[in-house]
Amino acid sequence: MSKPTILTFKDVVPFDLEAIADGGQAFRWEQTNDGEYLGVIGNAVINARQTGDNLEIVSNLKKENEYKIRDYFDLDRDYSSIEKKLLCFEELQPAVNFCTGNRILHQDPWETTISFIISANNSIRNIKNTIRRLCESYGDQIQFNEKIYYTFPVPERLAGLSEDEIRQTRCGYRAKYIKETSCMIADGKVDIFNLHKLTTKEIRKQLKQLPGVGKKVADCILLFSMRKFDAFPIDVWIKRVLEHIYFSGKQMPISKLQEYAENRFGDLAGFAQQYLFHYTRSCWKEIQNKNN
DNA sequence: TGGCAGGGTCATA
DNA sequence: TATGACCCTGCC
Repeated sequence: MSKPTILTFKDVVPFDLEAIADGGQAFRWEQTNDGEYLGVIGNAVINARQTGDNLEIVSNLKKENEYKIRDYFDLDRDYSSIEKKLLCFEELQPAVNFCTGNRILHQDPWETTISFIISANNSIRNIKNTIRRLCESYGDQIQFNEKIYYTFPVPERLAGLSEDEIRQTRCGYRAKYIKETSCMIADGKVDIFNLHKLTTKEIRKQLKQLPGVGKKVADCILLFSMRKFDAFPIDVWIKRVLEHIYFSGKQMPISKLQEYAENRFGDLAGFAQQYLFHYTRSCWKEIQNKNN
C-alpha cells in the first residue's frame, strides 16, 4: 500500500472548508474531527483540513495529481473579486459575509446527476445515506490508511442493475429514474462527460431528457459540475429567501423567481445562489425576524 | 407512536 | 398551467 501524500495549498483566500463541504452542493463529505473533512473524489480519498489560510490535504493521490485538487476546489479562481462584485448587491451582503470563501466545487457530472436525482423531495441526511449505500454496494473498493473506501459506481454498473437492486439503497421511487438515466448515459444517448462544451441552454435541454431531471436538478448539474455560473437552481430555501427579500414574503411561482434572479445576477447567479443557500439554511429564523 | 416534511419530478386534467 | 402522488427516513 502506498504512503499517503501530503499536500499544502498556501494562502488560499477566501476559503471556507466547512461551508464548501457542508453547503449542500456535494453529498460525500463527512466531518471526521473538528474542522477536518473526509471525501472521495473519483479514485481519490481526501482528508482535508483548513488551518487559517492554508488547505492541507492528506490523500492517496500522487503528488503530480495536485492539479486535480486545485481544479475540484476551484483554487485558481479569484473569489475575492467575485465576492466584491456580489457585495455590490446590498441584499446579498449578509449572505456573503456569513460564509465568505464558500466556493463552487467542480464535480464529476455523472455523480452529480445521480446525486441530485436522489435529492428530489428528499432530506440531506437521507440523500447522503442513500449515496453512501449506493457506493458501498456498487462502487469499487479503495484501500487507504488501512481502511476501505468506495468510488461512486460508473454508469455501466448502475445500468446493469435491476430497479429492485437499486431500490435496496432505500432511494424509494427514484430507483426507476436512476435505472433509466443510467441506461441512457451508458448507451451514449446523453454524452454527460462532454456536455460542458455546449451553452447553458443547450445543456439544460439535454439534461431534462433524463428521467428524474427537471429544471432544478438540471441547474444543479450545470452549476456544480459544468461551471455554468449563470445557472440558478431554485429549491425550497432559495424560494423562501427570494420571496422574503424581493416580494415581502408573498408566494411567487418559481418561473417568476427564476426570471428575476437571472436578470438581476447574470453570470454571477450561481455564486449568488450558493451564498444565499448556505446562509438561509443556517440562519432562516434570524433572517425572518430581522425584518418583522 | 403517528404525523409530517424533506435541495422536485412526473402524469393527468 | 395547476394539482396530487410518490418511497423512505428522521424528527417532534
